[in-house]
Amino acid sequence: MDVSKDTDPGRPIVVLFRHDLRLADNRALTAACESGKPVVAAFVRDDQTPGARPLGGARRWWLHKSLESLAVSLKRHQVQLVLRAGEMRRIALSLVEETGADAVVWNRRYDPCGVEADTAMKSALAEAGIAPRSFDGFLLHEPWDVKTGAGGPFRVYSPFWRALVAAGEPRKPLPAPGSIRPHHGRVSTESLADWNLLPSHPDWAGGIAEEWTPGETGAGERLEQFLAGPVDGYGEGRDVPGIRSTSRLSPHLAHGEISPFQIWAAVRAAQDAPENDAEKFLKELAWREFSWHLLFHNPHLATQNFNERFDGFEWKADRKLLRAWQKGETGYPIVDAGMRELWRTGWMHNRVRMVVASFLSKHLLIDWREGEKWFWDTLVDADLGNNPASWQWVAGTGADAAPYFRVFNPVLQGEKFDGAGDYVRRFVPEIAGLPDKVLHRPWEADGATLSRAGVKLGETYPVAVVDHQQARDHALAAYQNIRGDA
DNA sequence: TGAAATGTTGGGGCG
DNA sequence: ACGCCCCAACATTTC
Repeated sequence: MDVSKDTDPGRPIVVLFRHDLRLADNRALTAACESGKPVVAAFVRDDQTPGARPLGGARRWWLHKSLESLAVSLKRHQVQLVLRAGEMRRIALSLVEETGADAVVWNRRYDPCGVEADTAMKSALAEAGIAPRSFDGFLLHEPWDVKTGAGGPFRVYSPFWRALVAAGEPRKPLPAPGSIRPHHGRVSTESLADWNLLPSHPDWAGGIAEEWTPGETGAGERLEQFLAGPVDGYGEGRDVPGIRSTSRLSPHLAHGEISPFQIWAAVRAAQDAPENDAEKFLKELAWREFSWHLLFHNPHLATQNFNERFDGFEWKADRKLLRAWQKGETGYPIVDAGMRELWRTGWMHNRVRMVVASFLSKHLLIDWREGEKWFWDTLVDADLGNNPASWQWVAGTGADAAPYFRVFNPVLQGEKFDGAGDYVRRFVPEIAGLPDKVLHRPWEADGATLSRAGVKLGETYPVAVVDHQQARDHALAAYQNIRGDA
């Protein structure tokens, strides 16, 4: 832990920020403060280096806002946030040279590309005689520490969860440092504006800005709001997209504005009984953990079927249907509501994510990678662990995946979880006038009902792009071929 | 973290 | 009173 060993207390220490845009429970930052050395704080962006995956549009918007927020927090300590883009190793060496630092610290990353870049950075720094040191903070458990009895990584969630429980409670989160000793002397920084993270022509982020407050403070407020209400009844409430019954912490977690340790501890502190709704929420946090461990052990999770049996599967390459799905014009109200919520707010309720993902991969038989790419670009919470793992889970190609025959019926899902129609009416206003009875199946409404609601199928709202029964039969037939009994 | 088809049961209407 | 049928409600199986 002690980074001041073998270093000169007068020389600065560089703290690299990446997916940890916070001051509290930031072990790298705290270690830097405890060293007593002057701190150089730098956000380094390497998502545009070869091999990495560039951030999607929605996350670029969020990153811009979050960096502004982090810069303000650091400024209260008279610390400048230096911005740099490029290769991690090169930037670290350069910062060392520019500032005279003799130590560099960071919190670990777990995506294959990040791991590789950070490993290269570590040896380059060591070679240059600089003390490198990395910390946990993004995951509750290091992926190499959680193993099955046979010593391999888990491929099934339930035993994974049991292993987490058996491993004991995660460490307590750290408070934000009381003070940070600033490095004096200006360090050159790139300009946030020049990074062009915000959309223009057109500015589509208006709806997103209305919904979210990026930054550490916003993250903490979300957590408090969740614990003050929705966590009670979460077990059932989480499935109802029309009410604010989920935590909505995902984008904050993705950017590291809050750590899973902070969330875990706060939920535990608010938990008044074992095995209750709070526990259900912690299990969702464990799904995030599971997905990231999967990615760590399967570097190609985002591009290749986890289950290789699907490698020969003939997905349909239908641009028109894909486009209808993306725009929320499939003619199935719950699907369209979800896709429009995504487009408007940069986020989608989890229950609806499952429905729209099932619709793309099973009703439309379109490759899950198309859906994953679309989510990557439009979700403010898209990350390399959860997004591919969850898509593969729904498509049936993934670890502990939904069985091939599980095809969500968009009508029944809509009626079951949005029976009062709040969600569909909010995001698909052109059919808001339909009565509950036919809201999720407009094609069954009679002429009088349709005209009273001002709906003309095929004109004001699409005719369903596929017939459910037929699509289901096709999906079952196609998936049958790769059924795993050999 | 399904849905649909098929099977079973039991109450009530009715001859 | 009794058997028969219908059918909703629930359970099981199959996709």
